[in-house]
Amino acid sequence: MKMKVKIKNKKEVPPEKWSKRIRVSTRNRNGLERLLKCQAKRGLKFSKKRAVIIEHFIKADRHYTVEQLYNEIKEIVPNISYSTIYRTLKLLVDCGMARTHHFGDTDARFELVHKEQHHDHLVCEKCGRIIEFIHDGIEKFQNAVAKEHNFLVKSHELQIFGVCKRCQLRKRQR
Amino acid sequence: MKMKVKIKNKKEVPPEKWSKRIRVSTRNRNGLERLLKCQAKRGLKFSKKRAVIIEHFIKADRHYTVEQLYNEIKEIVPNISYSTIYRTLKLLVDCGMARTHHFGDTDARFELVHKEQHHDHLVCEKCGRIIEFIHDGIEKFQNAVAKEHNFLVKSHELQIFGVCKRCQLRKRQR
DNA sequence: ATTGTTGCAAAGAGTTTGCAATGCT
DNA sequence: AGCATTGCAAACTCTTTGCAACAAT
Repeated sequence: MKMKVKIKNKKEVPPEKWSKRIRVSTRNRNGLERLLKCQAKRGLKFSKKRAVIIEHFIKADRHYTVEQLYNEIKEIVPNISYSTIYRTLKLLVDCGMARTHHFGDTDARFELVHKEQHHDHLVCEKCGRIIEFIHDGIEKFQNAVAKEHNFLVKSHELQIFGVCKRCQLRKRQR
Repeated sequence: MKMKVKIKNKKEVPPEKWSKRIRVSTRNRNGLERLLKCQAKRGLKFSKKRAVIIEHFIKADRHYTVEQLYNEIKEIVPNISYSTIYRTLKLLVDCGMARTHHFGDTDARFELVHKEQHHDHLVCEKCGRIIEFIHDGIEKFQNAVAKEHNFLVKSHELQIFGVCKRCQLRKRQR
């Protein structure tokens, strides 16, 4: 009994009106300014809170859950709401500046898009730490498998769950 | 503001009392009977509805969402509830007879565990079809990456999202 | 002045659980 | 009889949204 039909907010600027240059690269750290400029092209206005969130998100460059980001932003801007965090992250995803991951059945995690290359994740089940890695061989095999099945690849996601080096050592010490 | 502390039901039989043989292989199709026997060792009683669900789940051998399974079982046992589906699937997972996947941010999907070998998935974003595949090369590379990072692997999950052969053809025909 | 943004509270979606009635053993 | 199972409704968690007040242009 689930209806996933979402009644869109009528205020939303239609995608075809969005700037093509909105997909900013943040390899150079002025991604924030660029994004803020891009906002105008979507009919957005400047917002101090949004700027703080985005700046923090870019600087930290971690795999944030909404809760984590909320807690950190709260230290900077006391009365921030979850809604604003959610809305800002959604904006970043829409703009191609952030990407969502669902590791296992946990909350969504948001990561900054700042590398051309696709990368995968080692997820520590003890401490929650996330380690990125890139492996061309795996990528190639994935594409080979897809080809075998005549499958048109849009994206892929690989997670390795387990215990990170640090947590293994910590365990032994006890 | 999330508290993931779960107040356990006191009725639950403690894990150390569970049968060691509960992890049944369903490669041979009598997995159902075996499971039903195993239930007794966990202090469970026979239940017609549960049996129907499990039997159906085993026979169909698909990647079920709870909703899908609910709808199909409803045809067999009219007044079944979501709770029962959820509880039965949880039981199967606890017994090692089923496994959960979260493809993207969609509902959980439950699949029967009936192969020794780990397999990965091609997920069609058009029709929702799921194609399993096994690739030793990828497995080996994954283990190599983990070793490099001194990471102790517990499990891993790889999904390739895209459009399946059938949906590609269908699109062209229109 | 117009239109976007925010916080709040409420609503959704998926899942779990307490409870009284019912079913197994 | 004693305890597990079920359906139902309510609770829970994560996320989205309607709305009135506020801020940017």
